[in-house]
This record gives sequence, structure tokens and C-alpha cells, in this order.
Amino acid sequence: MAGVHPGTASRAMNPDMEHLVNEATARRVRHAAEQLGYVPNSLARSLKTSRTQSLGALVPDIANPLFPPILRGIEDVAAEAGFNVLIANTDDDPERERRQVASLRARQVDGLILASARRADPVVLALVAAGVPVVLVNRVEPVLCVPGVAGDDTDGIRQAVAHLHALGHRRIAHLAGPAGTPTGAARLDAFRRETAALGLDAAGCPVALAASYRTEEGARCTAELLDSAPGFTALLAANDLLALGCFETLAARGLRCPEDLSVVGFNDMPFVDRLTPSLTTVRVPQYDCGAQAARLLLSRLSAPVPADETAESVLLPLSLVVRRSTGPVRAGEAVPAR
Amino acid sequence: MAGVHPGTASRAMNPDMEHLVNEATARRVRHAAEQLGYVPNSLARSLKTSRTQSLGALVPDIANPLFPPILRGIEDVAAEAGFNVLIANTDDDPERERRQVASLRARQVDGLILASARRADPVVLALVAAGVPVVLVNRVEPVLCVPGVAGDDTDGIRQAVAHLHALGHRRIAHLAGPAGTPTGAARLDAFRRETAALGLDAAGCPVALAASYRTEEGARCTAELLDSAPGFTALLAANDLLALGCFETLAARGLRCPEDLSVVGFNDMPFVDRLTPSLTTVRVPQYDCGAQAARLLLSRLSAPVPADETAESVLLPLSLVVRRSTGPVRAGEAVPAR
DNA sequence: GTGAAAGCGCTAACAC
DNA sequence: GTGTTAGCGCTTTCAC
Repeated sequence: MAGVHPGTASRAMNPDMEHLVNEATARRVRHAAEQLGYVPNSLARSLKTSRTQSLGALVPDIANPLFPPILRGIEDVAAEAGFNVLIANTDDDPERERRQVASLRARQVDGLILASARRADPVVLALVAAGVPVVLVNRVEPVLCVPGVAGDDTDGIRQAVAHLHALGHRRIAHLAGPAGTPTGAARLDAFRRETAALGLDAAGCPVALAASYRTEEGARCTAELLDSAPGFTALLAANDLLALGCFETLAARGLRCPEDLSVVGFNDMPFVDRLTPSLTTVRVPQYDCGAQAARLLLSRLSAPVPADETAESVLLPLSLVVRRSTGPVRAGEAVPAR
Repeated sequence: MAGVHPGTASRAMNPDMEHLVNEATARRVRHAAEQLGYVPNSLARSLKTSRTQSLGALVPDIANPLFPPILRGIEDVAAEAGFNVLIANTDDDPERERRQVASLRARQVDGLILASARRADPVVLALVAAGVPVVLVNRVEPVLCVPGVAGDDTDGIRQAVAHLHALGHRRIAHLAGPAGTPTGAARLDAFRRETAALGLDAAGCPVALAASYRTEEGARCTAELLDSAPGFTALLAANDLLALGCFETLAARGLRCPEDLSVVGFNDMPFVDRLTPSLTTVRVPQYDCGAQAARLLLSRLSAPVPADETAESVLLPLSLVVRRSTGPVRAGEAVPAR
């Protein structure tokens, strides 16, 4: 319609090549495109250039409130660089994860951000072996030698334990996350180290292992702890959803929080500040995690890192947000220091 | 590697064409593919077939808890049919919406699901004019003549008003959603009709118009209502987030819910059952909305509907969930004028 | 049952 | 500054 060769039209429509074309011609082409409602076919473009300008993002479940802020962080950074993001849910199911990764690879994403990594995740290993640029977020596993962005779990747990200790608690239980997740394992490790470092009696600091990061699991494990190892005055949950489950069990048994039990969560999910009692929790900057992970991946795309270079992971600082679910231990319940 | 022509390999790898190829040959091809870690390039396939097996989904903001369940519904149905979903955020910004639609079209999505439609949305009209299969969800606008799936807002408001009326409330305020959104407009309309039908005095049923579906807006508008038209004993918010804002203002002014003011929300967002007081609200089956919308779109893709056929919209039944934020009006007691 | 060949819409060398 | 050409990886009609 502009009376030019397709090649010229292509140049006129591409901001990076526009300078190669006569200003008047370019205007004519753009005008024709506008008239025709022409939208360049990015599939064809990608087939030619073998870059799709799109990233894949894998999350366990988009409906889990932890992940939308991360995804939003990824999207915003990606959009700024002209990248789209394809989101897929794994439901923490390895088989589904495998299928989703295959689908994203078939769609030729330029790189992948995984919020769904499990410990020694074979899918991640395969991806790395295949040379696909990958960055982990939230769940970072150093053993995998994949760069990632996450909160500094160890320090977060340290702050939470220190807070409870300062309130006089000496018997602190831990509601640990699934052993298969890097976060669950790291937080449990940190919990054991920190309580030991403060000289707390290991027997007074029982641990329950949740099978998943779900409210019902939190409720079940809390009940289990109360039944099998009573006597603790505070409970540190590896995740806010688990803490919500704890609230449920306490309510069901007529126990009050924080009077009977102080509860600390992890993540600072949206709306946990509006619960009663409002949840004391370790704030993880999810949006920033996502944004940083996207930046890390984009930088690796534009400047590929040699295989022998060590994968650098970023640990974002966390801060404890003290609210109403934690309080001083009751005098009668304080365990005498030995 | 299998020693066959690419065309044969293609047939062997495609479940629908597999019957055209010798079983032994097919096995050989699949084995070679496995060995090589071969993943078919769906870009090239799509370029040839001009179907991408992907849908676009536009939401105002993925971090708004209303939308993840809808997206999950879409994804699950799409996945079952072998479709991927590309998600994009509009932030309710028409310009951003335009760009996102262009990007999705450039990626040749086979159809679009919009949760972000505004009233008489020009982007939607342009899409329809261009013959792109479109389905609306949540925000459905009959005027646009686009099929959609949403809750039956009119009936939802009816139930909420009837509930408050049954509790003795005769002065009910409405915190209306943005006039630019179909949901805001429909709920306001229904509110006016229902209160009138019950013979309530219009002057005793003041309305505040929120500029956006955000907590802060809800807080601001509640304050405005309390200041300008005190005397109402119940407040019906067009959306749970607005209701949360209402809670904030009540707390700030030392007013109790439901003793001083009964509050009803809309949507039944995740976690509003855990607030104090737990929120009485109209439950919208978000997941089902998304799932139905996806089904509707997929059916239109496989059996295109002639242009002259009327767009059929689906209204899902809603139900009021009565919790603790509503209670009987106390005789002679009204919200104290400041 | 398999091979041959054309072409989806675009871009990037290369001419001129 | 613009036209020409080849080809990205795949599918599909048509031969045989």
C-alpha cells in the first residue's frame, strides 16, 4: 500500500532499523500500517531472528498469594526491556513441571525464571545441561549451581528467633516447610542453628514437618505439636499460610494468641496485617525478588556467562515486622535458665 | 538421525498424523527425538498452521487477589485443550491496555479473554471489528455485544440488600465502584432499584462513588459518606477491597462493626473470612468464571459464530455469605454524626 | 507408507 | 536509501 518493497517496510517498522530508511518513506509505511490495522507477526520475526523476546515464569500456583507480587515484579522489568512473560503453574507436581517446561521451550522462550524449584530438581538440572538460561527466584538451591534471587532466610529466622527470645520465650517450636523445598530446608537449618546458638534446649524446641505450604497442613502440624510436645510458648512457622493454619488450630482448641502462644510467620503475604491478631512475620520483598530475578536473567541473555563461572545468587535483606501475634511469655510459663 | 525425510518425522511426532506412518518408523523417530532432546519449534509450526494454540488473558493487575483465581480457571481449561495462556496487566490504563493487546495480537494468540474491559471500551470494539475472537470475564458489558461470563450482579446486590433489610436496616449506604467499570455501574443500578423496591427512602441511602477498586479509595469514600450523609446503619460496598477500606475508616474513628455499622462486601476474596470481623460478602465463583470464559472462547474458536448472531453472555448465580460484619440494627441507634 | 516441494511472514546480508 | 534474495523450522498437498 505504501508502494515499497517488503524489506523496506520491515525496516521502517523496526525502531532499530528506522534510521536506514528515508524519513518520508518511513512515514508513508507507518501510515499504511495504521490504515490497514497491520500488526507485525512476531512469530515469523522470531523464527527468523531466533529470539522471541519472551521469558517463561514457572510458579507452583498463581492463586497462592505469595506469587502474584513476584510475577508482577518479573513482568514490570521484562516489559521495560520489551519482553513478554509466559506464566505456567506446576502445582508442585514434577510431571506437570516437566510438561510446562517443555511447552515453554517449544515456544522458544529466551530464558526461564523458576519459582518452583525443588531440591536437586531434575528439571532444573536438565535445563542447565541443555544450556537454557535459567534463574531461580524465592526457592534458591545453591547445590544446583543456578543463579537465583531470594530472601536471606537464615537472617530472617535469626531475627524471628531473637525477637521471641527477647520476649522471654525459651521453648520455641518450629513448623517447618516441606523438606523437598529449598526454603523449607534452609529455614529449618537456620532455626536449629539459632536456637542452639542462644543456648535453648533442643528438646524444648520441637519441630513439625509440613508436607506442603498449605493452611490445612499448618493446622494439622500445630495440632500434632501440641499433642506430642506440649510446653512450648512460641511457634515459628516457615510460611504465613502455615501460620494461618496454626491460628485455626488455636481457635479450635480455645487457645489465645499471643497470650497462650506467640506465633511468627514468614513472607508477609498481603492481608496478614489485617488478621486478628495481626501476624508478626518476616517480610520478604517479593516484588523486588521478582524484579531482580528478571534483571539477572536479562543481563545473562545479553551477556552470556561462561559455563565455568560460579552462579552468583542474590540474597535480599529481610526484616521482621512485629505485630500483635507475638507477646511476652507468661511468668508462670517461663522455663528457668539452667 | 532416524534416517527419514523431515516430512515423515513431522508426521511421526504429531499425534493426529501418526496413523499415517509405519508404527516401526514412528518408534524410530520418537526414539531419535528423545535421544537428541528434540523439542518441536511451535513458532514454526504456528507460522505454518496459523494457529498458535494460545490464548491471551488481560487483567487489570495480577497482584489484585480477585484475578488469580480467574486466571487459574482459564489456565486449567485451556491446558486441558492444549492451549497456553499469555497473561498481561493493564493497570486499568487504556494506553497500556492498547499496547498489551497489540503485543498479544502480534504473538498471534488465537483468542482473547478480557477481565479488564471498561464501559464502551474502544479497545474491545476495535478487537471485535478486527474479527478477533474475544470473551469478557467478570466485567461484562452488554452494550459491547461481546459474549462474556460474570456473576449475576443484580441478584447479588438484591441478596445483600434483602439481608440488610431483614436485619432491620432502613438506611443503607452504597460504596459504588468506578463508574467506568461495568461492575461498578451494574451494582450501583441494582442498588438503586432494590432499595427503591423495598420502599427505602432514597435520601437515607446515600451513594459514594469510588474512583478505583482500592482499599484507600474505600477508606476515603467511607469518610466522605460519614461526613456528608451520616445516619445510615449499614454500608454495602461494591467490592471487598472497598469494604476493607471501610473497616479502616471505622477503626480510625473508633466505630465498631457491626455494632455501629454493618458492612457487606462483594466478591468473597481469599482471606476475607479471616478478618475481624469476618466479612459478610457476596460470593462470586471466580475460578468458575474463568473456566467458563475459557470454555466459551474455545468453543467459539472451533465453531466460529456468524457475525449477526447475538452475543450470549453467561451470568453465574451468586450467593450471599453471611459472616460477622453484619448484625441487626439497634433501635434508635444510628451512626453518630461526627 | 514415504519423499518432494512449496510456503507461512518476516529479516538480514548483499547488491546497486 | 531501497530492492533482491534466501531461509528460519515446520506442515501438508501431491506424487509415487
